[in-house]
Amino acid sequence: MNRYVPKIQDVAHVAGVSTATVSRALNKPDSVSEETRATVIRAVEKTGYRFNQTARNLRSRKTGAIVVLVPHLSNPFFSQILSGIENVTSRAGYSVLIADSKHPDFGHDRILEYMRYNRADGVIVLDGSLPLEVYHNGHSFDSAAPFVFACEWTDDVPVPTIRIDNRAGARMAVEHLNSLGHRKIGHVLGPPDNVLTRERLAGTRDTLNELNLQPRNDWFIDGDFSIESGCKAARSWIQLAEKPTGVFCASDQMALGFISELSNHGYRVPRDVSVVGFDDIEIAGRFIPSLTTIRQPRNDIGATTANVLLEQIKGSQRNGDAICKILPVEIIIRDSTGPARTN
Amino acid sequence: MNRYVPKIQDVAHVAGVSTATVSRALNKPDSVSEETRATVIRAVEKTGYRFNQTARNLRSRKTGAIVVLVPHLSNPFFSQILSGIENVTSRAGYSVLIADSKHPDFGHDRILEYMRYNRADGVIVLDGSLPLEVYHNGHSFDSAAPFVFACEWTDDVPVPTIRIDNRAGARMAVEHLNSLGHRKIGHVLGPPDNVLTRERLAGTRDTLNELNLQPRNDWFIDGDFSIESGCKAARSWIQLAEKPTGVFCASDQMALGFISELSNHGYRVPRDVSVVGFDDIEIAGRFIPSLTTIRQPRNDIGATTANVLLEQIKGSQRNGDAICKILPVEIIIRDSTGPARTN
DNA sequence: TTGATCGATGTAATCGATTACATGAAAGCT
DNA sequence: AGCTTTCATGTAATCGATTACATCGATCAA
Repeated sequence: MNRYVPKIQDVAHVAGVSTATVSRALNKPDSVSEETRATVIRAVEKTGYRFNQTARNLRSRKTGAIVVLVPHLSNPFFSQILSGIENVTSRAGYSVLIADSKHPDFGHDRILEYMRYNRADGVIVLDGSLPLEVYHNGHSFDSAAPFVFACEWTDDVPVPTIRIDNRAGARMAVEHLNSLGHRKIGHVLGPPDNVLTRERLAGTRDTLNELNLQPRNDWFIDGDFSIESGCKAARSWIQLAEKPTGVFCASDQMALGFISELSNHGYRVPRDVSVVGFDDIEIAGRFIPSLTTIRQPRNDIGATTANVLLEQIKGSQRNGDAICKILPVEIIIRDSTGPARTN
Repeated sequence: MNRYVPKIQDVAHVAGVSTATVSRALNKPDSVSEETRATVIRAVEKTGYRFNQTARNLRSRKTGAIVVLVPHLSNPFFSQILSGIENVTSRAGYSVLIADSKHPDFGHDRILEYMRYNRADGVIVLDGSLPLEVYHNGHSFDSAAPFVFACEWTDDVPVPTIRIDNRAGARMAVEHLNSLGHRKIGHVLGPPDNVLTRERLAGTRDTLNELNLQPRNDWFIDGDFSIESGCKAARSWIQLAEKPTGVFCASDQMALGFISELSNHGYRVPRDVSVVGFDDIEIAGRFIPSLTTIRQPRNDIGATTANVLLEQIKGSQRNGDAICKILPVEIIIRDSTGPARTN
């Protein structure tokens, strides 16, 4: 039943050499004679040997894996980032462990487990709202495996961060609405404790100010990035006595929910209100109407993040120079925005 | 810089006991005296010790991880299944490794690597179209770590499979259209080499036959589950001299693409054609029009799969009784389907 | 009282690789 | 020729835990 799994000893025996030679033939081919190498390779094929990662990891003090801490695994937003990460790391021989940082069972001690040298050689954190204790906990930063932030981050945690320019994205959205003649501009926010929410809000506020458009408090509507919260925002919008004619939603999901719910109540986009999203998720271009939005290079974010982490792992020293790579966003203009009605 | 990581020896030293006792105190608390246990725990806290997974894995011949082989990681369809898997496995102390089986770099030898005892204690395969060699390769099935199929599967590979009843789903879709008075029913297929495509097609065909509706060849339109292929299918539909008035798309993504592209050409759903999807992805309920579709319990699929795999790992013997769990689907009727126009 | 049993703990083998160090043969140098 | 260097390979320590087996004192039964 449980077939015998050949080990390096068996290969050594078949090849008539020592285990050290087998190991060398496989890992540093140049260090053995061509003849021996051939013999070993033949022996490997004959026995069907494949090395035991665990043993190798133990000896070389590496795990060959990185972990990605994702908030809400079921959120499709992350799958493309994950894909970008996986591309790069698998090429480098690392495998990817994923964990849902927002999962109820996912205690902070479990996070810590990941952060130490135990389970992975490095960590990518996509969740900016982990409590600070995770990073301290009596131990200094550098005792942990190297880690980096992507998309989200936590202020005061000085590690490399790969993200987009959220303020610039918000600016583009608002300026676009303004350029279409909209003077009454609203904003649907993300979850309250989120850095992205803060940044996109700040970008929106700043731009409104620069354009001399009065930000009205009741035009800032709470949300949490989800479709459902976009629907709720639409109901709030409907209630407003004086309605903004352009609305910038901090995520595409909210924008789609917003439009959908408006449609259920007989409003039309962009006739009655122009809507801009953020992210450019795949369906955005195919929604009816197609969604004007701020595109995030998600695949690129994943790939860049993975590269930075691999760098950190390789030269696992200078963590001090906390790099911050800011990737460009662009506005994709589609059919959900149109000229303000002059009346 | 690289802080010293305490090992079990250090704990033993501080506690004044042997390493064996420390290990026992931590793993089988009942086997040591209460007093010793307390001492050890104190020593652990003092030293900040956490065990080294790799060492533990090596000795106990386990990896504490399972791998999930996903076709096209960036496809959001899988993220919810992944989430269901992660929930269950993390609770059981396993971590989840993901790999993209459709990734160009992902050679079949790499898959094999995962399938053996090297990297994981078990494997979940979400891709039914891996070549048979992956499962044989000169070695018999049982030499590999236990694995299970979920969603997709490969005939002739006798391992536990967790899936939905695709034929029943197709039947529901067709019967629903029929009950609305549609007699000309089309079908947009998934990728040609896919089991799901075959099953859903078979279900569609069978039901059409039972209802005495002639299946017309040009009403079966090729696709590949993607949004884009749905758009393409719409263009094909438009070309048809005699058009089906009801179309069942084998995935929601295709259904949305289909509707979107029709809309671009001035057709309206369900006025000009009723459309049914498959999957019930999150946005389906919020599309305009909202999408009638066959709901897959994706979270449940993930959770069930994980449980079955854990069972297999625990009693890693009888693989012969290849279980096949079929989870129920249901039709969610929304606004993309309506009565056939009588003219 | 004596031998058996049991519970708590220590000693050392073990998991399966990598790698520092040792060895011996061949090649190079004066 | 005699000495050093180099190259290929073998020997054995090592990574850090778990665990089979040994030990020893205490308890128990006859």
